[in-house]
Amino acid sequence: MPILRIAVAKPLRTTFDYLPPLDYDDASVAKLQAGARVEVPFGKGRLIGVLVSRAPESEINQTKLKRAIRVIDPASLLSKNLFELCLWAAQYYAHPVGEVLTLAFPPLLRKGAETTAPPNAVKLTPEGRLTPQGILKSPKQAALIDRLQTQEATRSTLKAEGYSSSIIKAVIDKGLATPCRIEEPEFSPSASDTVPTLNSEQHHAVEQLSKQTQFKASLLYGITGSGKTEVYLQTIANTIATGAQAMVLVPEIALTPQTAARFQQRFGATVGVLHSSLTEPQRAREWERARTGKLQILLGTRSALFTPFYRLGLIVVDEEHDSAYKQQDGFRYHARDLAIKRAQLEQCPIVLGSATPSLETISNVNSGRFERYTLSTRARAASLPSWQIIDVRQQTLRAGLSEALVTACHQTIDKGEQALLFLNRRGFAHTLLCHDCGWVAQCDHCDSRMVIHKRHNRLRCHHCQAQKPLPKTCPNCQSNHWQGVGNGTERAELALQTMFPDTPIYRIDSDTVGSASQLDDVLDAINTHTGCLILGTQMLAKGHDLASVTLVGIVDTDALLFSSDFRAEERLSQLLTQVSGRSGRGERPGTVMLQTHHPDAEIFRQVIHQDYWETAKSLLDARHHSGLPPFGQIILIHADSKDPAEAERFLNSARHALSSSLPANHLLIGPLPAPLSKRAGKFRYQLTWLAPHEKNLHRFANEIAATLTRLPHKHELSWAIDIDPQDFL
DNA sequence: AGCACGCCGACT
DNA sequence: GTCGGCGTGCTC
Repeated sequence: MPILRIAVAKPLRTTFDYLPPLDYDDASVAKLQAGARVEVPFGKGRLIGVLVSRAPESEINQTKLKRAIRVIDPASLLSKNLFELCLWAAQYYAHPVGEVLTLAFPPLLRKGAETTAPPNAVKLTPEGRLTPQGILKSPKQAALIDRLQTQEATRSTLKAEGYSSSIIKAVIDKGLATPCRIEEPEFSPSASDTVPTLNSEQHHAVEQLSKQTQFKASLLYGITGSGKTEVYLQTIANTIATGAQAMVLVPEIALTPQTAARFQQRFGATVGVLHSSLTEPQRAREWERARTGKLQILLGTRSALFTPFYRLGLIVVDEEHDSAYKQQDGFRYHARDLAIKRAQLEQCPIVLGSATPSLETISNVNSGRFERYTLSTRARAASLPSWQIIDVRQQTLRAGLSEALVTACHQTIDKGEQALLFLNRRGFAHTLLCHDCGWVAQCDHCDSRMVIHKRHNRLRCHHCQAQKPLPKTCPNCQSNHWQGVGNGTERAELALQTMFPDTPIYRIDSDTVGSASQLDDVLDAINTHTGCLILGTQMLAKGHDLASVTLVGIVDTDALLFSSDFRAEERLSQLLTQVSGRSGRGERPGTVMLQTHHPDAEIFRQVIHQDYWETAKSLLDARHHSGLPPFGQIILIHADSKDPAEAERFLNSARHALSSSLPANHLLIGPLPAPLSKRAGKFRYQLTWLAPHEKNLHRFANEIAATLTRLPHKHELSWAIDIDPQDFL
């Protein structure tokens, strides 16, 4: 008896066998495709699962087998390649396959919705078209037939014109008209003719990339402002000219309406955009357009990777080094890495773009796996910014700003130019300290201090939702001599307002800018000004175009010098390179001023005096010596629990259970408390498995998952496996 | 993950 | 005598 092997969206690392629905005979079962959605009874409820495979017989006791309720899609809505990608990803990340497969469907379809949108309009049938005027007894029906002679119309239009649903129904029942679908009017194509001319490097890249028809991974290494986007656009133009589609992935923050508009201006209505603020029907619609080939380009963030395409011909991953590509919870996949796998399966080229490529990518270039195309000239500015290190030791600082930096800001504004100050810390001050007894405001739920937010007169924890009013007196000694230690963007803004009373100051952080479109608005406002100050966090480091910035001040990145994370130096050099790239994008050259207590730090010297590639090479050497990625691979096993002893105990028994299968050249470290050992009320521990780079790491990962599944633990403890973790948090 | 079953402590 | 704690096992 043939059975269906179904994956369901539950954290269960197994598939479930079902008998086919009653109306399916062997022949129709044989036609079912893997990837089809099937509704099945599960436990006491019913679920939408995905058909993974068919089998002639089940190993499960016949009496336990249940019958599937219905097959929703006889033919899979996922391409074979996408289905394969999901299975591969589930293996690689040792994640339940049902949870991975549901990602390939928009939320509406996960609940069982049909793909074909319901009819919303009526049109005449051939009979209706030939019905002579006046032959109908009902004048209203006759009028409707007459109305539809010129053009089909949606039901809502017809109702607005005075045709009731009963009239419409009567005409349909007589076979004179039939329901149909009219798509809402699409974004009107305004494809612009002004395609910029390329410089020779850009031209070379476009030419070479456009030649590729098979799988081939390339890095587009272009310094900030060197015109990477234009290379993408023209390569995409060549791809879609052959009738194929292109997928463009961008980091979360980079997908602003501005970015989307740039693609839409060039390519018009054939561009689809997937972002977090779409409604479920909108999401389903873009998905369907990509799947059926109605759109040529899909622009989206991480999760857009799992969209089916009719004929995918090119993948672009912009800002490939960005850690936003790694999902940090649940299914912890890396969209860049999976994009490469997808390109392999689709047999299409993939372009990774960055001014500061990840060490993984650089290593792939060095080994010859990736081709490198370099854009070394800036489109507009004459030169790269010049660097200046400000040694702030023993200097008097005002809200963290040195005299020299403030003076430089004044000079910049006086020239009618813009200054950008980068401070990677939100709020007013990072610590509330009692001057009399030394008491410090700690978060009750996390192993961290609460940050002062003066505007709301509150203390907030940046690691959980906790917040409370600023205390009037010290809970320890009742003194009211408070001190706010450390500088955040809020305090810097206040200080700047008194120092620059007549200058517009824009603060850009997640407290002042809540959404991508708000960010767009602020950036637009900034670009109307000459002579203003821009102050912000990480948000500013991304590729937004700020044409008139000539001074960049890096207020404080010293904390990254001492981070215990193995990627800290890579991050720091990327950050410094990206932030400094905000300067001098117009015609005027820029200056970067870096404040630090450690002016002699080697990493600063490298970033300033070498180009990024050289810096990355020496960082790679260090990774090589320590056997860390990309020369080794990490599997991180997390456990968190309200009871720290339970988390540690669980990982200790995991260690015992795993040590017998640990190969000699692999290393098991821990369990150790996670860097932020208490977070949101849970104590977090981790066990680290370090392996030399090898192709079959997923074997161990799945073995670990199987072992952990079998280990008994309290209900309050949860564990997770993170393959290729981005950091140790 | 949910949910049911099941076996021991403090209550009407 | 029962309500309910959460440990264990199952979901085809």
